[in-house]
Amino acid sequence: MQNSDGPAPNSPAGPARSRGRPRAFDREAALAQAMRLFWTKGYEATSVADLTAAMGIGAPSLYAAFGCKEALYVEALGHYGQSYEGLVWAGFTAAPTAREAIAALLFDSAAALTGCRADIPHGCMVALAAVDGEAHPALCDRLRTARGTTLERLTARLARGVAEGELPAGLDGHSLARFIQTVQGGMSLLARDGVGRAELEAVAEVALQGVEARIRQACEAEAAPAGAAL
Amino acid sequence: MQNSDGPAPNSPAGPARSRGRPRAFDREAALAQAMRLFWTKGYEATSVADLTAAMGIGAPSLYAAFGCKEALYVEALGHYGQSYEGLVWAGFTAAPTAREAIAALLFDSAAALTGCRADIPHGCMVALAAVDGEAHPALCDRLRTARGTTLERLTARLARGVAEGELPAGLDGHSLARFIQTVQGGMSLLARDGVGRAELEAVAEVALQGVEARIRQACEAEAAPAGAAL
DNA sequence: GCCTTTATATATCGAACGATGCAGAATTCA
DNA sequence: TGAATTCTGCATCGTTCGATATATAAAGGC
Repeated sequence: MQNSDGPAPNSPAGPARSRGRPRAFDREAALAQAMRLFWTKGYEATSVADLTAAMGIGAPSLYAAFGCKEALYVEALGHYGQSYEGLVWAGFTAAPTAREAIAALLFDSAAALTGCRADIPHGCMVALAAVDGEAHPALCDRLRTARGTTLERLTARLARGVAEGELPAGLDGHSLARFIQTVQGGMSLLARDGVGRAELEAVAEVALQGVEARIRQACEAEAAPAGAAL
Repeated sequence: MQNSDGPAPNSPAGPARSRGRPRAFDREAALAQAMRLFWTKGYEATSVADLTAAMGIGAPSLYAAFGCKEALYVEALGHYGQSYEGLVWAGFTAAPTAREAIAALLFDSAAALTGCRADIPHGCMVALAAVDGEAHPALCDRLRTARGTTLERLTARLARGVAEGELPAGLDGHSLARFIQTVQGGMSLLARDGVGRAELEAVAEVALQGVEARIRQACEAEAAPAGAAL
């Protein structure tokens, strides 16, 4: 599981280190094109011919630069995260309270997933990625891991909210995090089918009411005298 | 584009109208196998070699019986609906109130999508289907339509609840239906990643609290004197 | 009339089709 | 010398053709 075994074919950093005599093609731009193709068509449905056409290079150049189709997909995933993760998570990270963080996440998702923040395909590349687990277990694992980070961030933020006294101690943060994750994932499915930002924001509002109701319920359970019910 | 040019290989109805000389293979069982393969691997990633191996027939038999891979997928979708739609929608249809219908839908989904009701792959075949829209627009349209029926049923049921006096007239049924659709879709994504029934049921509980809060909000807005705010 | 034989029709499969898949060797160019 | 390209290899894709096998419907023998 070492990460340093990549091909590292040319300049490790920098936009266009033109030491090589013939100017190399724009690796970053090509990667962006590949990402877009994988995003819209999926891994299996995207052929190397599609990729080379979109990237403007020949197949050997692709293999020299990225190794193989699977490695290119992994790099495209990384590019996706670096380029667009902020659209969805910046507000979440910056929010002072857990409530506001969750609200920011859902509303920013409604905007980003419908292409309102940038000229990008609709829906999350990671959530909607459907690669055959039998044929490409490595990709499948990586995607599952990527999807798991959403849950981790949510549970961590809710736990912090509890620690800071914003949320009641009895709150079931895990279930709440799963709920948010579910709603955000469902948003990707709807966005892929063309549902717009306004409708997704309405969905976010209902979801936030559910979150608030669950928090209030936990507050009341905490405030109530112990052993009142049963 | 005539539809009557199909081979119409055997009996149009009835189990085994043995006018045809050799006994044909079990069409229903073969279709079930194909459905399962398409379900787990997706359309593009499932090859006819995979299909013939799982169905236990040769490729020419497949083409004689189903026409082509795309038509087989459409038939598999129909088989999916006939076989498993009831697992998710029976309780919804039978419920006396809209609230109970929605609760039944979400809890039955939590069970069915995690394979607790039958030995089936996890997640909804329709929701998770990712076929390339460029290469197969017909399949894409059919899937979008299938996904749309969920929304229609939900909006219709909520409208009925309003008509019967169960729900307030000012309720935004469309947004609420979109919310339920979102949660159910998100459940499929989680189920595909291995999340179990109990966790999905916890998600359903939070979602239902959101629904209830939204209904209560509409009730209060209705009961309040007109023009109170603003 | 009962049984056998023939004829027919269809389902099946092995083999192969052209097209396309991913990948690489040899080559050209700066 | 290093990078990109043309050309090619080999496998697999979805699909179809020809031949085989089989079970009924009709024809023939007693």
